[in-house]
Amino acid sequence: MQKQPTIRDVAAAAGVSVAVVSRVLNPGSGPVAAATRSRVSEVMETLGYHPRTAARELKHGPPTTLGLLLADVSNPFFARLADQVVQEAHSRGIQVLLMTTQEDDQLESERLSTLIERRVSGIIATPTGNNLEIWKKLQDMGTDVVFVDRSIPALPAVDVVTINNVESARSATALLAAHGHRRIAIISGPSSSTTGRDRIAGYREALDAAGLDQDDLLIRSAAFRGAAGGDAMTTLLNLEDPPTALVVANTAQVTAVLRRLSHAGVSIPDELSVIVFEDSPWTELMTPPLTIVRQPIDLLARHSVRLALAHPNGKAAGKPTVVRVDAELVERSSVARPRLRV
Amino acid sequence: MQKQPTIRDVAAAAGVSVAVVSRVLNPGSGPVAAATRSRVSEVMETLGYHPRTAARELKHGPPTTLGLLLADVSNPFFARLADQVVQEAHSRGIQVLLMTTQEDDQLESERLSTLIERRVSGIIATPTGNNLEIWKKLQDMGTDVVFVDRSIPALPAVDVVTINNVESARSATALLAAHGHRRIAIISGPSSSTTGRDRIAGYREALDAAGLDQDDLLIRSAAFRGAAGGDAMTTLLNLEDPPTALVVANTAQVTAVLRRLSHAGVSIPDELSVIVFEDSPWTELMTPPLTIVRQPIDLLARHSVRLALAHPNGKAAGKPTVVRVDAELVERSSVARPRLRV
DNA sequence: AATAAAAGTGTAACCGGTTCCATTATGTTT
DNA sequence: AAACATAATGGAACCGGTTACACTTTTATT
Repeated sequence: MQKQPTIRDVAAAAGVSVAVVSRVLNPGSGPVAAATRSRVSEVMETLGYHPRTAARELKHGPPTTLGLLLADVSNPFFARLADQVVQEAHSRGIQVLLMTTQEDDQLESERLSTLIERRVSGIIATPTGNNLEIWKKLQDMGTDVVFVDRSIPALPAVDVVTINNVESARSATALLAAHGHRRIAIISGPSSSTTGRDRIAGYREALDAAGLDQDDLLIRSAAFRGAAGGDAMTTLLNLEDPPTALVVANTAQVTAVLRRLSHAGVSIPDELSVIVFEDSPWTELMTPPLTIVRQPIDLLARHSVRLALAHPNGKAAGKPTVVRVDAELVERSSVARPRLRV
Repeated sequence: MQKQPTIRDVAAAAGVSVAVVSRVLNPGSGPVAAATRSRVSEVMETLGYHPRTAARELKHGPPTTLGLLLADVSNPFFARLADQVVQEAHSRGIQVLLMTTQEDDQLESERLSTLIERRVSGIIATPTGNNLEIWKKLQDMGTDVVFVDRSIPALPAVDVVTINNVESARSATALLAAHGHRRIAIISGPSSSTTGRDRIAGYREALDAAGLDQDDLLIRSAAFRGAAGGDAMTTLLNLEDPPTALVVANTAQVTAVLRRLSHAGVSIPDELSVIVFEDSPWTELMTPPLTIVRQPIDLLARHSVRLALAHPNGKAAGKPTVVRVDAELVERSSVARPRLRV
C-alpha cells in the first residue's frame, strides 16, 4: 500500500513548477516547451502518477459524470438501455453513475440527493412520477435532466426521449384487428405512467379506426413490479366474453403474462393471438415465435446521452427537446385469425 | 440557473463558523449545541444547501464509490448482477460507477485508468485476463479488487467470487449421463477463461465417473461475444457421430445455440437433450421448458460488495478471499433418454 | 541592433469541504 | 468560591488540483 504521488511530487521530481505539470496534464491550457513536456511526462510515468478527479472537479472542472437512474436493471429493456448509455457515454469520455429506484419515490429522492451532491452534469432517468420539486431544483442548478421511456406531464420543461408509444400500440392493435379479431385486450403499465396512458390511447385509436367497440374490461393495468401481469391475465381469461387477442404493452410483465397463459394451457395463437412489447432473443425461440414491438434501444440511448450533455456549462435554456423514435412491429407467428366461436 | 451555496454561505447565514457547519454535516465529528444544530440545519434547508462530494473526498473522505467493470450489461446474467450489486451498494450508502469492457483489453485498461483517477475504494470486475500490471498497481494503491464470475490465475492475490464451476458442470453432465447418454457435448467459454476451463474440467470429471470416453470433438469453446455459439453448434451437428446431449455452459451464447438448433430443426429433447447455464424466466416458457443451471446471483453480488468494501481505509493485507457459491441444477423437461440409434 | 511580440515558466490564490488546535462558555466537584 | 473538567465555537491550514498574473527568456520585426 503506497501513498499516491501528487502533482507537487511530479513537479519536484521534474524540476518544474506545478503550473507546468498542470499544463502538461491539460493540453491547450497553456504553452509548454516540447523538452519540458516530455520530461514531465516521463516523470509521471515512472512515478505512476494519476491526477485525482476529485481535485480536478473542485475547480470548475468539465463535467465528466452522468447519472443514470433507472427503475431497475434486471428488466432486460433497462439493462440494454444501460449498456448502450454506458457505451455512448464512454465514447465521449464520460462516466456513468448507475442507480435504481425500484419504482419507489423515497428511494428516488435519496438517489437524487446523491446526484446533487456529486454535481453530475446530466441525469438520464425513468422517473417514478413524484419528487417534482427535486427535479425542478436539479434543472435550476443547471443539471441537464432527460427522461427516457416515460415522462412527467407536470414537468413540461424536461427533455424527453421515448418511442412513439401511441403509434406503436396503435399499429399492434391494428394488426390484430386486421386479422379479424373483435375482442382485443391490452395489458399495459399503470395509468399513472405516461407510457401506460399513451399505449392505451393508441390501442383505443386502433379500435375506433377498425370500428370496434371499446370495452374497459379488456384494458388492464399492471404495476411494473411483482406478479401483477399474471393476475391481470387471469382476470382477462375469466371474463364472460374473453378476448381472442392480446397486446402486452408492459415490458416488465411480459414473462409473467406468458407464464400464466402457459399454466392455464391457453394455446397461442389458436386460442389467443399475442403481441408483446419486448425484444429479447428469446421471443424468437418461443413456440410459436412471438410477434413483437421492438424498441430501438440504441437510438433511445444515443439521444438521451446527447441531450444529457447538451449544455456542458450549465447553460440550460430554451424549450425542452422531445424525441420520439419509431418502434418496429416485427411479425412472427403468434398472431392468427380468431377461431370461430361456438 | 442559480449558483449553489457553499458551506461558507451557510455559516454566514447562520452566524457561525464553517467548522460548526461541518460538524452539523458530520454528526459525531465534534460537539454542537442542540440550538445551534437546529439553526444551522434550518439555514441549510432554506438555502437548499448540498455539500459537494468532490470537496469532501479531497480530504481523506470515506470511500463512497465503487467501480463495477463488467464485460457488458446486455447479457442478462451481468445485468442482474449489476442490479444486485447496485442495490447492495446503495444499502450501504455506496455509489456505483458502471463500466463495460466489451471483453477488450484496451478498453479495460482505459476504464481502469479512470477508476484509478477517481480513487474508488473498490472494484468489482469480470477481468478480460490481461492488464496484469494495472491490476497489481490497483491493489498496491490500496484499492479492494474483487473478480467476479471469473479470475486470473496469474493474479492469485485478488479476491474472487464465483459459482463452483467445476461442480456445476459436473453435476449437469452427470445428469445427462444418468439418463443414458454416451455422447455428451459441451459448449463452453473460451479456454483462456477460468470459467471455461473449470466447466470443462467438471464435464470431464463427470464423464470419467460415468466411465464414458472423452472425445475432444465434443468440447467446443465459443467466444463470449458474437455468434460463436451458433457456429459451435453447427459443428457439433455435422459431426460423424453427433452428440445426443449437450451442456451449454457459456451463458453469453445460450440463445445463439438454441437459435441454431431451432433453425436446424433439431427437436429437444427427442434428438438432443439440453442443459443450459442460464436463469432467464424465458427458459421456463420454452417448449419444452429447459433444464438449467441457476447461478445465485444475489449471493455473488452480496459477497462481491462485501469484499470490495472490506478494507475501507485501504488496509488491505493477508491472503485473498475466495468465495465459491453453489449453483442449482433445476430439472425441467429438456433432458430425456437418448433415442436408440438406427 | 533595438524593440516588440510571443513563448515558457513560476508564484500564489482559489475551489469547498475537513480537521487540528486554541479559545471561550458552561457545568461539576469539594 | 476556587479549581478544574467538559462543551461549544472559531481560526486557519490542508487536501490536490487549476488558473490568473507576473516575470523571464526566445523569436520576430523593421
